[in-house]
Amino acid sequence: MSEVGEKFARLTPVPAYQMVAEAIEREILSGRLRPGDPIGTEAQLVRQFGVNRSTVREGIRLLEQSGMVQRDSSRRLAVGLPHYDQLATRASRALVLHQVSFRELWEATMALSLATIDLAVDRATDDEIAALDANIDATEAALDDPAAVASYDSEFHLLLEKTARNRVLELAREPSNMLIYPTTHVAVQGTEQGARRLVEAHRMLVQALRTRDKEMARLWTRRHLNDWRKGFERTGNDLDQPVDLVTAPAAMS
Amino acid sequence: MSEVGEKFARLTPVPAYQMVAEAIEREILSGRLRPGDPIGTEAQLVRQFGVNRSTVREGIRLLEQSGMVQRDSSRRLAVGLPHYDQLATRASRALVLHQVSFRELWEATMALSLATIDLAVDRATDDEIAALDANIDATEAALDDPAAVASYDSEFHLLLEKTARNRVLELAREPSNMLIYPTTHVAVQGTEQGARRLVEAHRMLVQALRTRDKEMARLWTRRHLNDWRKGFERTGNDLDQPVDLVTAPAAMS
DNA sequence: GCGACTATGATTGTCGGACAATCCGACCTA
DNA sequence: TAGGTCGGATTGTCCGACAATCATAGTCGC
Repeated sequence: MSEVGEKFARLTPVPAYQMVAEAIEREILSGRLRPGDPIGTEAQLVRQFGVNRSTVREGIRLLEQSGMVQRDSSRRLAVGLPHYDQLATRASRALVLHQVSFRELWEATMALSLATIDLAVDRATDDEIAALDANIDATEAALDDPAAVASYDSEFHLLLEKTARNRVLELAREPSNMLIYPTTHVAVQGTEQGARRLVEAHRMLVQALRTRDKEMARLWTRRHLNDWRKGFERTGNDLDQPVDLVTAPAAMS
Repeated sequence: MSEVGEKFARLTPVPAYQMVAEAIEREILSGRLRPGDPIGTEAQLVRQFGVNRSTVREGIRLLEQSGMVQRDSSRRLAVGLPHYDQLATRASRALVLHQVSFRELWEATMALSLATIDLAVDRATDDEIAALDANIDATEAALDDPAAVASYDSEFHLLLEKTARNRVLELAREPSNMLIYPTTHVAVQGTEQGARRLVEAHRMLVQALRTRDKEMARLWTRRHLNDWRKGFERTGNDLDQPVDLVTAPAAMS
């Protein structure tokens, strides 16, 4: 809360390295610099901004992690397209630090999965369905290896997202994906025949895509996620425990 | 493609400043350093890591932007809880750079809003409903000022998210929020009586919360977003045009 | 003439040292 | 006790330097 009657806003002097970062970022966001364009050498930036190289370098580091600038084959700097997993990794770590519960994760995943499958039913092409089928076959072939099953499961849902063709939704899902899918291999062990149920659900989902049956798709999405939940609880976990990196180790480095 | 028969993976030497950043990040993620804890002075880090201060500083800059370390009142470094808008700002800028369309944005917002309202109906308390009512009254008092209406609209939906009490969903929504709400003041001008319809929708949504009527809540959420869409199109915009910072200026600086 | 090799210069990553501005805390004064 | 002063610690910025690496042009062999 601010003091009553205070007249002046807080003065916040901006360090030079931040100004460097913001200046470069503005150029990128305005479209004057486009992904792939070279940023220029450090020496050039030193001349343009009139600051020391150390300062320029600190500014560049600010932009580096978000993927807005990348180093190409040599180590020269170029404008980069931030990729989703980069951002999602940060986001999922933030969720862990905020100690969100598995319940929140499960609820959000449920909502987002339903949205994804709705769009996927409308838009699935034969090729995409074939890719999903192939994934299921591979899963079935590795049925007794929980880690492999979890990996294929993750890939299956990734394929579904591509089928939904909505990148905003894709980005929105990514952080929760990174936290929830790694737990699959735990959850699959929990339910008897867990892996088998997983494959069945996947088959039904693809069948729903094929027949463009939205109700069926939603039904099996719900079942699929309820299975996860049951498996999760059956292995001695509590939905209200905070997400951590032990149970969901994918967010680690 | 890799050479046939090659035996060794490519060596990718990791710069020291990255190792510094990763080392600090590991400490935070492992829980040994908790939010609020001081990181230590640069001189201490120099001693611990055995590298130059410039190197330490570059490493710190890598972590600074994601909010994992912050500078407190004096400029000392402390572990920070990454706040959602920090991450969401990056994410929304990435969406712009990826040139996602308003259609994708609209679809995702629809799905996420429905999920939010479902949870909110279940969980709304009297206090939260009162806050929402107050917001609507304020909106109504500023009905002829599109900018103010847009601002109150944004706040209304923020309150709804708090009511839903799901931080994963909240984080998932934030990037799209940052892009779509700023366009409200455009969209509101498009529909005749647009602001009035907006207020009506808000009133109905709160009414649905009060009576815990999920169907009504979903209905008015759909109407509300369809109004946005109509207004958006009526002002000469195309749903399939890419989101840009002109129409959605909130993602700027 | 063309491809492989080499020398040269440019660039990055890292280092050491330096200094002004600022902040913190202890101490002093009224 | 409130306010002021002072010294040390810390950050932000600068300068200069050098090894390792990369890009490029020039050279050599065929």
